[in-house]
Amino acid sequence: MEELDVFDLRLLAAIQAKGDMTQAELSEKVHLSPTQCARRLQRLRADGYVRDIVAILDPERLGINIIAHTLVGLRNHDDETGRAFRAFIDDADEVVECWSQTGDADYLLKIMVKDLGELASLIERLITAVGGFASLRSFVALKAIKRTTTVPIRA
Amino acid sequence: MEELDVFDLRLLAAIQAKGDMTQAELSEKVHLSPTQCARRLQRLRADGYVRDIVAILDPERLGINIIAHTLVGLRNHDDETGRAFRAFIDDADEVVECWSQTGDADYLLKIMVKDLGELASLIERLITAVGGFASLRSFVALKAIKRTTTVPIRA
DNA sequence: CCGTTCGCGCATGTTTCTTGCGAAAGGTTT
DNA sequence: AAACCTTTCGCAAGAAACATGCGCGAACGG
Repeated sequence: MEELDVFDLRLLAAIQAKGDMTQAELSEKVHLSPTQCARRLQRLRADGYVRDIVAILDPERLGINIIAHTLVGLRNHDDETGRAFRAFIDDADEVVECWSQTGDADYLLKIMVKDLGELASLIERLITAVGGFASLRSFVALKAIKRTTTVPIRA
Repeated sequence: MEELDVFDLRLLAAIQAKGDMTQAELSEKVHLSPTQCARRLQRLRADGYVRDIVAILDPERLGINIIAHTLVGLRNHDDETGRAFRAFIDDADEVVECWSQTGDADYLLKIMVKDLGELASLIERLITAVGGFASLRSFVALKAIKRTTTVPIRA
């Protein structure tokens, strides 16, 4: 649990870019013996530097054509509303990230869906879930929904 | 390059959650022989379903205490300004995501830094980079910078 | 100056992965 | 319906990658 030296940082950078390299490959990248790469990586994991190793899937290939970032402001900030909102977020697979934020909005959502129809449907369900009526839209439960469709420039 | 069946979807879901399982472990999860798991995974990769496998590091552990989402609006939309902006983004390690978006802002940046000082420094550099003067702030080169510090609720 | 400790690389036993092969299942043609 | 072709499957053996014990050398402290 000490300080990280150059090799550790190189290792972390390497696996952050490509997490399925063999010890031999890592060895070349960080200029350390394969054995030592494995041992250090093992230690870095044990010390909690590596949260986990995951596969990044291709959204397009899976029919995900829209990635939207949506700002959500709740009208009421009571416990019930908050809980309903969190519950909805946890349940909705389309919401891949949820950030609580300071500023004019309360939350920033990252949403991945197939098409605009799915996106609209999700928003309707969100409004209903936090206690509003979809027909009255944001005026009841949500102070504001600022929806923007985004396109990745840099991952 | 055909349709994905249940096993394929299960495999993708599995490696998306944990990308370093052995064939035997995968085998249990998807109810398919280890060999077949490997073969199908190989095919899914060849067909481009898996973009890559990466390690997710612990931001806190590495001294990253602030994750900010920042909306950036450029004053001028000419080629030069756009190029300068892109170049800056590519160069800045603190900017981990950059989304082009439709709406009132042009870009949404996801920024990871150690502290508020680093964040301020980054913004200053950004303003300078796109042709403005830091002292005049956003009035010269940037139409608007809406900065918000965010806290993760759901990853 | 010597002893301890720590990190290093080598070598070996073990696990895991890859690939060739025959069997079974599903679809198509006659 | 039978014969055929194609695809997918699991097994097994060879190949590759991984984990671990060991001795060596450097750094540090007494």
